[in-house]
Amino acid sequence: MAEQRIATRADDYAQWYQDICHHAELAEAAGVVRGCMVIRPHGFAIWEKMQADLDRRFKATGHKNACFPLLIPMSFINKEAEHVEGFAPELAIVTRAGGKELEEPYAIRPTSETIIGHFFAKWIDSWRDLPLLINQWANVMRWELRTRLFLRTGEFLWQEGHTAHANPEESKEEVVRMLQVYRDFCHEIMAMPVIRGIKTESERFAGAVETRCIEALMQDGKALQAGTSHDLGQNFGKAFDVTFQNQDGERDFVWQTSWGVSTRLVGALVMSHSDDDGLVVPPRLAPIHVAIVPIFRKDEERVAVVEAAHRVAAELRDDGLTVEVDDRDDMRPGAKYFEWERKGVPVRLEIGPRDLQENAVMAKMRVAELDERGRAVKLKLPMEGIGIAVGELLDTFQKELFDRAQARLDESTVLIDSWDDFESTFADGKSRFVYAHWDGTAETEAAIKAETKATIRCIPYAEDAPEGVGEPGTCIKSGKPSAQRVLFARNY
RNA sequence: CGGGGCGUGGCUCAGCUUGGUAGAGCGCUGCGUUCGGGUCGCAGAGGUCGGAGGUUCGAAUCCUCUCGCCCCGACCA
Repeated sequence: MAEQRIATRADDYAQWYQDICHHAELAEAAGVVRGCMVIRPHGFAIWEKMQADLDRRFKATGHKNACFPLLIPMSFINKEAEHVEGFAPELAIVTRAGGKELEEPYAIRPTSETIIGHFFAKWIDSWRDLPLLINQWANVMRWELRTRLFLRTGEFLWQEGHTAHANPEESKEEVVRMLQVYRDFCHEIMAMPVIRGIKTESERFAGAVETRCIEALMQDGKALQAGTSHDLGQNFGKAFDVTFQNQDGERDFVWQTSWGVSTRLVGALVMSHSDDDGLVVPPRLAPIHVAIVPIFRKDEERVAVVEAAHRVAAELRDDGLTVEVDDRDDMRPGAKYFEWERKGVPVRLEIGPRDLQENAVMAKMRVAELDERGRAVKLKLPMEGIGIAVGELLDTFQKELFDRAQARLDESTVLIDSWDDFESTFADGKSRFVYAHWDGTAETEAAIKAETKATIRCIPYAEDAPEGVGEPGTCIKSGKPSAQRVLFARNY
């Protein structure tokens, strides 16, 4: 294991991000496959926890999992005009198989609207077949020109929900509902506050009539789109002839939705909570909740201390926690501390001879206050009731991480009314969450992007944005009337 | 895809300008010593320098091509 330093966020944010991925053993560039990554066990464990919770939420909202082919006939992709245009440049295409040229090439799925549309057409006949609520956990491939671990990789893991409905009201409800599911997941599980909103036309998903999204603030002030929920209207229904007979006996095309989150969320997690000491993971996603480090000097101490450590571990495991007893004897405690902190374990317990005497253990939270001498504060917990105490620490920590992220979001959020202020906010690669007026035109949006690199992340939900954002005004760039402020930021 | 940087033991890098077939630190193995915030000592294993081609008596060092990684940009749910 390398023992190099982690770059600081202040010195080199991009390097820091890479260092976290490396030191916490989340992932590494595959190298042998361009733009693709290997998700290592510790990173994958976080993704599995995300999956488990999201899957539960999808099922609770009536969705069923299914799995469609990885390869999609090119003709399918070509059926929806905007969809082709949006995805054609980043397709990887299979032209040979079984030792000969294929009659029709297959695209490796960049997303599955088309092939799922094909099967929806087979499965749906009557209004009684609707709504059809399907989710797929899968890998997809998009040949991106510039990749970054988790944030944008050639291949990534995700879930894609695909639903079909009998009328536009129901599909709209679905779009809103699933965005809410994502929002709740981000808040409750990832401890990451997000802003819900609607994408402008130019940021919309290729083939959708409306795209909703959740946008999260990263520690460098940039925005990360953490999830999307698309109202596809009848676009794919028409392209794939997905029709049904309604209650009046008339044939109509279904109204569809699609929605997804990906392994990008792991990147969002890193950039929401981690610090210059390494990864920080909220307890609800932590692959390891507690690391116990036994402290000893002599052999007889060692026996007693390690035995106590395992006893505590057993009690915590009974409470459903994942616990590591770090009884490696070729490593000093300090080195172990650094290792577990790099990997983002929320709580570390230290048990030494002194603690045994006092029938207590020392606890150190992954993010801790410093005392007057600049050392991390440790808590003394009685051995009696240790399970309850640690459970409370984890609950508190989960909440503190959210509060910390929310405070960071609040601090980084500004309302701006002058173009000069707007430009300087985004000067020199800087970014914040800026609410400003916009005249609603794609031209102005493009002009602002060209001059400042800031894009409209979304037209926010009123309840997620600061007060006054919903009021009319004049466009910061053109001076024309604006219905409300929109969220600007640089983005990943 | 444009501009820039880089690719040398597991990791991070030095060596390259001024060609002479490889070095350091960390990690790893063994023994001992240590162990409440990155122990110390001794002994040892491990690379042919991303790949291909060329120049040369001789290439990690020079040239060409190529693959990959990182940064900026363009592009992109």
